[in-house]
Amino acid sequence: MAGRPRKAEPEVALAAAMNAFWEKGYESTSMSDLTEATGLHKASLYKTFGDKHQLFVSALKLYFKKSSKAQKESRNGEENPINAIRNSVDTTINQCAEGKGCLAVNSLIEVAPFDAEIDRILKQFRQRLDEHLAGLVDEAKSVKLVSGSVDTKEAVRMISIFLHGLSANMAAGMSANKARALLHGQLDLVLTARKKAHQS
Amino acid sequence: MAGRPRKAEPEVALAAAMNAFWEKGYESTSMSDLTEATGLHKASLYKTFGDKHQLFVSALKLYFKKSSKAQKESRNGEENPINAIRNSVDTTINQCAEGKGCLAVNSLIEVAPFDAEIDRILKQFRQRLDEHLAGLVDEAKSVKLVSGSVDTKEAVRMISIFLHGLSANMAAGMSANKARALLHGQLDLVLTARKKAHQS
DNA sequence: TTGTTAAATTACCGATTGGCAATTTTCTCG
DNA sequence: CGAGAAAATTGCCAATCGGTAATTTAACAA
Repeated sequence: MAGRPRKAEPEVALAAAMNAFWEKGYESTSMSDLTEATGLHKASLYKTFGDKHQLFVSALKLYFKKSSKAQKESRNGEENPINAIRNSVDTTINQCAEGKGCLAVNSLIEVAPFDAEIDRILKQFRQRLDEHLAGLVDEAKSVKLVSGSVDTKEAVRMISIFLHGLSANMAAGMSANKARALLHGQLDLVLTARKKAHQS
Repeated sequence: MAGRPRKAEPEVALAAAMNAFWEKGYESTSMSDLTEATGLHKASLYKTFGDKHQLFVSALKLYFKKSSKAQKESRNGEENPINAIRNSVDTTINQCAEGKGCLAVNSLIEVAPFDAEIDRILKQFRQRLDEHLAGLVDEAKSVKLVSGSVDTKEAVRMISIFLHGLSANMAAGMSANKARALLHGQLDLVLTARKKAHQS
C-alpha cells in the first residue's frame, strides 16, 4: 500500500514555503525559490499543493493557524485583563519579524487588492483577531480596569491600525523591542477613557 | 538641432509610470505595463529613464516631490496650529488612494527590505514628513494649544505609525473618510497631554 | 519475486520577463 | 532641398516564469 517514502512531510514543506513567501512576498517568490526552500522538486510541489496560488493560500492558512494558537496561549493563566491584552498584542508583534514584518499585512498590501480570495481570508483573519482583543477589552471593562466610557470596537480598531503600522515599520527594520514600546504607549492612550473634546 | 518630436513629455510619462507602480507594485509591474501606461515603447523608456529600477527610483522621487508640495500647500494660511496639523495629516491621507494605499508605504514593505537605495530614499522621505509634523506640533505647544508635557518626537512617531497602518488598510479597501476619522481620533489621543501611568 | 502504489525526478513546454542593437521616422537648420 | 539630430520603432536576445507529461525510484504486500 505504501510507495516511495516522502522526502519531507507536507507540513514541514508548507512551513518552509510559508517562510519563503514571508521573506520575499508572493510575486517575487518563484517556484525555484520554493523548491529550494522546501527541498522538494517542482513537480512534487504541484502534486502535493497544487499551483503556486493554492500553495500560497495554504501557507497563509498555516500562518493564521500558528498565529491563532499563539494568541490562545498568550493568556496562559494571566488573570489581569490588562496584562492579558498586553500579552495578546505582544504576541502579535512576536509573530512579526524584523526585516520581514507580518505575512498577513504584507499580503494585505501586495496581493489582497488583486485577489478576492486572499482578501477574503485576510479579512476573516483580522476579524478574528479583533474579536479576540475585543473580548479582552470587555473583560477589562467589566472589572473596571478600563473605563466603561471606552468604546470597545473603536479601541480595538485603533490598536489594530497601529499594529498594521508597526508591521510595516518592522518590515523595514524597526526592532521588535521598539515596536513593543510604541505599542504599549498606544494601549495606554486608547484604553484610558476620556470624553471626546468635540471641538471644531 | 531638433529631432523627431516627443510623443509624451518625460514628466508626463514619469507620472504615468509612477501610477503604474503605485497600482501594482514594483515587481508586478512589467515593462509592457509601463509601455502601456506611458504610451512609450520599451526602448524609448530605456533611453529616457534607464532600466526598470532607475525608472522606479525616479517615480518614487516624483511621488515625494508631489507629496512635499501638497504638504507645504496644506497650511495655506491656516493660523491655528492644531488645524494645520489636521490639514497636514489629512493631506497625507489624501495622497493615499482607496485600493492602492500610499506608494511609499507599499514600497517600504515590498522593496525596501531588499533594496538599500530604495530603503534610503524612503527613510529620508519619512524623516522629512516627521520633521514637518514635528514643527507643527512644536508650534502648537508654543501657543499652549498642546501641553508642554507632550513629547514632540514621541507624538509624531505615534502619528506616523498610525498613518502607516491606515495606508495598509486603505490599500485593502478602507475609505479615505473612514481613515480620516480614525486619524483624527489618534490625533486627539496623542496630542492630549497626560503623565504616563507607569504601572508594571 | 512480482505487482502495486506513491513518491521523486527528469525533461520539456509556451509565454513572458527585462534589456538592447539596429533601423526608421520626423523634425529643424543651413 | 539635403544634412544632421533626436526621437520612435522594429526586431531580436538569453533567461526565467509557472506549469505538466512521462518516467524512474523506492517502498510494501502477496
